[in-house]
Amino acid sequence: MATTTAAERRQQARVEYDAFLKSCPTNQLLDRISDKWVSLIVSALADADGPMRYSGLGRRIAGVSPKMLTQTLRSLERDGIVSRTVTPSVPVRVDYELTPLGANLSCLLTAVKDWAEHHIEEVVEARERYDASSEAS
Amino acid sequence: MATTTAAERRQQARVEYDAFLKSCPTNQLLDRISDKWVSLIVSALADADGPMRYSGLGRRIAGVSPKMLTQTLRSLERDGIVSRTVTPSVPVRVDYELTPLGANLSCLLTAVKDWAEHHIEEVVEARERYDASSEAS
DNA sequence: GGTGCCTACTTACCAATGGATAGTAACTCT
DNA sequence: AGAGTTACTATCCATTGGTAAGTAGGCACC
Repeated sequence: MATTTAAERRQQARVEYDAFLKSCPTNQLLDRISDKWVSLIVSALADADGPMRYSGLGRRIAGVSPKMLTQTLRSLERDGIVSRTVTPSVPVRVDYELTPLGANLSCLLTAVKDWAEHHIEEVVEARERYDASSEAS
Repeated sequence: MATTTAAERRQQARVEYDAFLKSCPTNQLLDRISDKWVSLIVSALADADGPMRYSGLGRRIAGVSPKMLTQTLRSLERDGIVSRTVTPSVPVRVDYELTPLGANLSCLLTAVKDWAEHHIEEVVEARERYDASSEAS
């Protein structure tokens, strides 16, 4: 025994942390928000004032597959960030809209987008510098 | 001919959009920021004042695998968000620290984290409501 | 003096995630 | 009657990310 090596300690830390993570909903929420499609969908819905339809979102975001679009919308609906209203007209019509909570969130995402737009040049420069110096090796 | 169906139009939209996306660095940057590990690493570095070591970050974030930790740190370094300093002491020592740009970004991520902490209850309630109503079906 | 540990990774493999494409239901239009 | 509409599922496959083990190079312990 006494095989309490670094590997074991790491293992144990992981198990403890897992329990912590699973029980900490803030982390879950952070995960949800830190999703590519979530930010794109929320900002699309924020830009358009008024509801958007499934196909409209698909066209707006375009890079998204129907699968991911549905999946992400469902999870956002579950979290109370978007609302989904089905109008059983001739071909069904489904409208998605930000809830007040979602509108609140969209402010943050807009801030992130603005940051990205403001600082993109610095990042691009940093990348060029980095690439140049590693090529030179 | 004249097979210009919905599928074709969608295809074309996708191609156009792809070109747009590839050429739009803001979107790339948004992608980078919208990453689980990025937000965790940046906020870990922001919390600790002063540099953190590789193993320290690994312990702090714990759920991260060494692979992802290295990968994410490299990309953040490339983007000029963290700085990496190697001290060739007895066992090598590597320190990571936020650059000014990174510190700037961390404000945003802190805001997101705060939002998550403030609104988690609403989200949990929304989830319960959603799950209850779909179970009832 | 050799076994083992330290740090900071890299590598190989494998499961899960996400994307492309096609299909479905219910109905209308031609 | 066949094609088109909307809002999705379903299937398959590529890519991503996780797990675990290995690597380098030096020191400490036995």
